[in-house]
Amino acid sequence: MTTSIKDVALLAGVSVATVSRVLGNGPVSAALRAKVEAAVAQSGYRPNLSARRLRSQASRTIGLIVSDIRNPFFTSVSRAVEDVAYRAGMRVILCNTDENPDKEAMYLRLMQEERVSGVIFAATRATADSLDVAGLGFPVVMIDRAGPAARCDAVLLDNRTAAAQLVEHLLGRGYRRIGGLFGNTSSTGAERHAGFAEAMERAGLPAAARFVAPSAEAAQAEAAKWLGDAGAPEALIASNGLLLLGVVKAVREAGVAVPGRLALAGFDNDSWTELADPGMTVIEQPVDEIGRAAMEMLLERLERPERPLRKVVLAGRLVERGSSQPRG
Amino acid sequence: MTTSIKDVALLAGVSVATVSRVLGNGPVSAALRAKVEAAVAQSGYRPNLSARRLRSQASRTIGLIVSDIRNPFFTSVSRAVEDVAYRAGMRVILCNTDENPDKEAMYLRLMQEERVSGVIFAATRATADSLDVAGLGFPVVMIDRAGPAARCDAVLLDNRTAAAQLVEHLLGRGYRRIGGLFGNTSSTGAERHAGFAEAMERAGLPAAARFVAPSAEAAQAEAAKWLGDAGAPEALIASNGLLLLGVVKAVREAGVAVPGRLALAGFDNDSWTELADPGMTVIEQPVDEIGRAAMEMLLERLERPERPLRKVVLAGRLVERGSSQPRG
DNA sequence: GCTGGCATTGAAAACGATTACATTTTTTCT
DNA sequence: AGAAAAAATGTAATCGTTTTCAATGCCAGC
Repeated sequence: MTTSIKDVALLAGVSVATVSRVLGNGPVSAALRAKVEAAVAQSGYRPNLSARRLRSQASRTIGLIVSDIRNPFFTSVSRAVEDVAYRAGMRVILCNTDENPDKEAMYLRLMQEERVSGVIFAATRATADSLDVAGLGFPVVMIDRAGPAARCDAVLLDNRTAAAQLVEHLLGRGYRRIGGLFGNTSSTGAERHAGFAEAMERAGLPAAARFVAPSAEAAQAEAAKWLGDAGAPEALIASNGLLLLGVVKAVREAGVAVPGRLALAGFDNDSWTELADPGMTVIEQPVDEIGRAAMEMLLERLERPERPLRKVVLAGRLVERGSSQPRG
Repeated sequence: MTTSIKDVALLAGVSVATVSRVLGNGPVSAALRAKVEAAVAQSGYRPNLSARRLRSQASRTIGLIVSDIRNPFFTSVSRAVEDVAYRAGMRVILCNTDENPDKEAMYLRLMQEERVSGVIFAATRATADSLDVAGLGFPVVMIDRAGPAARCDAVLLDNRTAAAQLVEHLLGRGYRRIGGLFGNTSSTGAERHAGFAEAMERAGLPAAARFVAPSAEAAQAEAAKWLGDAGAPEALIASNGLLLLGVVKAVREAGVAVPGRLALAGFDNDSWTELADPGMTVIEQPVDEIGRAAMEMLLERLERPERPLRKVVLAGRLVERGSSQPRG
């Protein structure tokens, strides 16, 4: 039996209402306040958050639903989200969906049952397209991936432009037969593919694209196959950090020279990209900024539910490294 | 206003008790059960977890307190913990302490207020030594770092042996002037240092050790300084993945040849260690196993609070790569 | 010495669920 | 068919808070 507010009241010789007021900075005389504080200290009392939430109808909790916390992009984002959230006195429930729509549905249901104030969500395409945001009962801020067209706030990278930027970078370095490897579960993969395809078309070149499950393993397998094919590309773009990692592993395995026989470029300036020779050319995403902006956006939405929807689009930054050195 | 169990009862024409029983698989006739289920579906009712927890006095929630979720070791462990937890119908609250004892205290307080069933905790040395586990009100399983001597369950790596194994590996490869860089906040750093020092002493060699804050940045700065010193070591051991990352960055920066002028070895088989030339020799920790074992241990403890304390000590696996090639 | 106003305080009603207990209905047995 | 046992259902208490509302005490003003 843990001690409750009633025990504290008894110990201090006051009513529970007074104890509650002391805890919540209500109007209480100095004398009683001191007695209550002594009783709290002596009894080691800890308020019960479930009871508090039930009574006050405010969870002061938000949900953060991402596809894989092992992806450095999401860990960084979630750290930023948490920092802002905790500063605002909110807790964060972190959930992994493994890009699985069933798990997404399950976690959304959980969020409803927790009566969270809001959710920050990196959804799969399947869920993003069909999600009934209005029926959820809490505001949603989409990150990394677009939500149902204009139905909720979002913080996104300018994926098309960034992908096109990579293509143009490679073209400028003399590469022509450029392939792209994209995740097949997210709108992000689709958008990056679109930017890639557009840029290739502008250059009058055919765009060879392949889609895989967004994991290093899948990317490694696909890249290995691709490298063995006739007419394998001279340069490869991977649409996120995990895919790039898989590609690099496949390349190493096959003993392919980078950039000699195959140039590489991708997304996410993960720490290894600088270290794996000859260094990976990548689009760096402003991860802290994404997390911070998403959380701030959610807080603003909670404060003023009727404000118009907003979409924050952030630019990526091209980090040039050895993997895309001029074709020799 | 969200719909409550009372609304469902009204809609279905039964008492709230019956609705509750339908939800909890209590004894209810098929006819009423159908009516209730229809009402639940129609109203979109979602049970309120706060109310449920308050009444049933069971949170079905555990806390996972780690020092830094950006450390791949902890992300992998937390994934494993979550998998086991969710399979057992428990939720996980994940907390980052940044190795800061104040934050640790704050989160432990939060865990009490959430009335969690138990906590899995990677504590700093300061907290581990002074923690009053009994007064917390819930069982604690320590991971990665030892808790107050024999006061709680723990899942640990055999740090001394692993560190000694690295030393002996380097000795076998012909290196003599071996330095060690260790984290200064955790007992893990201390234990790995102990294993390092013992092994060096057995070999009759002086052990040069330095301690830094457990971040890549701190390690990089310290390593840069060290490499500039007179009598810099021929080989360096870093006591975790982040420190090793910092060391490698410093080495690159300084243009030091690995292993030619400096051999490297460390802990944690993070994905980049395979990719950064010439590949890093590391002790691989069984991360999934650590998380799984910790969560299972906690579940068992919850089931039988009086069972004797247990300490699971897991062995690391030496992964030999180019960074410790025989001295030429 | 009242009266009105103000600041404290306490009693009691929520919040939304579960569950012990009482009551009703159904089944089973003679 | 009737009684006893078993099963289903409802009533109301309860979990630990916050908050409304009423009551109390104190002081100033007359």
